[in-house]
Amino acid sequence: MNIRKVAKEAGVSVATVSRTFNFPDKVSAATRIKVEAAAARLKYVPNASARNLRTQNTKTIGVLLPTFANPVFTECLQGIAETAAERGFSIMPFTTAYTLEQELDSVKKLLNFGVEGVILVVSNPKKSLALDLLQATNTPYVLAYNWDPDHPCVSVNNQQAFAEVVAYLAALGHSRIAMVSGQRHASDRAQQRYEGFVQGIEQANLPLLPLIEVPFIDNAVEAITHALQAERTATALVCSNDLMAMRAIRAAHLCGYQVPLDMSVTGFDGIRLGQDLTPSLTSMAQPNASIGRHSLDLLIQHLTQQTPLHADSSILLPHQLQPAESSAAPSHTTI
Amino acid sequence: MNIRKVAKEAGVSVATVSRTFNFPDKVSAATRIKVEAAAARLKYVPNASARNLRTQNTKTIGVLLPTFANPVFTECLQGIAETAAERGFSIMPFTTAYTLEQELDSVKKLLNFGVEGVILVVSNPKKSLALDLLQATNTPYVLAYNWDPDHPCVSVNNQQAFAEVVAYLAALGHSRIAMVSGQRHASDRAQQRYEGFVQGIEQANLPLLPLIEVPFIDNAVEAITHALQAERTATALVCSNDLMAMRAIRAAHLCGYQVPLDMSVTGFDGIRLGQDLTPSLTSMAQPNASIGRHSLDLLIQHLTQQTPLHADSSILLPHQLQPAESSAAPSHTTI
DNA sequence: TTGTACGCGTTATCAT
DNA sequence: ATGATAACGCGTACAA
Repeated sequence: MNIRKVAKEAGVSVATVSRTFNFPDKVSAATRIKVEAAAARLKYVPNASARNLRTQNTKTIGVLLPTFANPVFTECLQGIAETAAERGFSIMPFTTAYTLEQELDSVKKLLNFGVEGVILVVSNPKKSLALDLLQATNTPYVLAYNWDPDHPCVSVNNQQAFAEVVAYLAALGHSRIAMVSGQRHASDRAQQRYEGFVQGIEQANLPLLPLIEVPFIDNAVEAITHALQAERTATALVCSNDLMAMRAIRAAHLCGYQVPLDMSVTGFDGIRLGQDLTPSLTSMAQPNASIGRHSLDLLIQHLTQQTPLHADSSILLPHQLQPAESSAAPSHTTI
Repeated sequence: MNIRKVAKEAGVSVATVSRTFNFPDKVSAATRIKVEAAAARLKYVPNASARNLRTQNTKTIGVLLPTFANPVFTECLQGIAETAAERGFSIMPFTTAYTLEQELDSVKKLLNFGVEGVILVVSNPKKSLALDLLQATNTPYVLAYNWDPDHPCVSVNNQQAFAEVVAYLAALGHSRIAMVSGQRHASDRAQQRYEGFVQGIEQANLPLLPLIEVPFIDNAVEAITHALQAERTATALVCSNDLMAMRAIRAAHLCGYQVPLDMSVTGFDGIRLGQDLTPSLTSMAQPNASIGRHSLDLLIQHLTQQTPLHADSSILLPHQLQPAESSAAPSHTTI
């Protein structure tokens, strides 16, 4: 089924059919009805490949996410998907499992496909082959969650946000606060959050407890449990993200602590699910869907209005602490 | 940048360039090197639209999911994405927010794009305009999670699985078991699970408590709390999915029940996150990633080997009960 | 082993 | 308002 058959069926030229679909007001009402009827009869669907070839644009945006297993990224993806739908764009997502190799592979596929732009979350903007390729081929892109002076980014101020988490706990009366994090060098965000932790501790004039670093998320519970047995004086665990916080709560329970009575636990990301936990999760919320929306907006604005897309296009979105049941003032017995 | 320029740069014909990319072994080593060098110099990327137009296939599969907000579907999506990557396919996902309108819209976009097949989760296969369109246009598709005698499906036996959840609780000693569900008529799965509930109750010879139906997931906690205040004798809540179970646990706590001491709670879906909850979630696990993999396998097999794709291609995957901390024998005091 | 030439389905230009 | 026709970039007979 193609435009020619529809033209024949409707008794008009292909040009008219094309116009009926793309500029309905450039065709008389009578013929429009004729054409639409014919198209419906023949179940005609315009061929996007042909259109793309002709117009040289695909109305498609590539999306590169570390994983679908962390709600942070799917909430962001939802924001992207909704905005894309509103704007008439399609998205083509890939996951990278945090590996540089898959980052590069996926970008190659996206380029080959002819996406008009890419939204990506990389582990480290400083050494991303994917970003190099994007720049070499002059493909518009926006980094989400990352923050780097050399690239257009949409993110929150991770360092400041994390410092605020510490300040919040300090204000509650906690003095022995330990941070739980994935591999600190695995991503720029992990590093930024750790720096925020140190900053928060210093500003509150508290002792800097050793970082509880969890190499593999799968044995996070065990790892944290072990760490807690070594460090028996902490009254609060600030975690680098919400998924980690859930595991920290679990580890705390396994060590015989009640949350938040004996141990306060905080997360970072503000995933929707955190509010349905019992105890509900205190978290530093990022506007995940918004990060997705703004990333796509930036890209589309650049595509449609030729606005520049440089490092100074970057958007810093507000973070917001969501106090909830998993944190409270320390009980006196543990001091 | 196109194939002609590369041909000129390499001093060969376009056909040779095309061959070097598609059938490297059909070209002499010397010319291959020449061509590859030229392509690299010019940063040539083959144009997928042109290729698709010419070959009439896009190596792309459409995916239609209700939402990204439920890990069930993103776990499935992950399975699809991984399999697709292995098989050299790309995916183009849309979410439908459980509305028939968006189902249809998205399918139209996918067809227009020229996907070779579609994997979808619909609310009700019996009255899905999206399915009608797919059939009318002769587009291969597989339903995931749905189960219907008229379509190729990949799912579990929802009814039997749910009956087994009831049997498990009955064996633990529970006699007053209430079901918590979203709108029963919103999806075939909700209906099937409710039937499983009734079946399980009958087989265990227990009283059938009124269904706790939660119209809107957003006030699920309140709704369940109210219901629990009306029904004070239940000792177990079997929920239609894991997200609902998390909220049921919360509601139980708000009513002063300890889980599982005073109230056992079970979910359905087996989302990965359930294991990190405290208490960890007893759930009837579906092999979500597997459902994705098998759906895509079915589709690709049909595409590449012309195997038929009918209702009797359907695959029923095994479900598995995952007992965990949220369920236990009822305490005697509440009997 | 390599090259020539046609057509995939569409949009855009130019006539009418 | 409508029609004829030339591209868009590629793959693939077929010819050499």
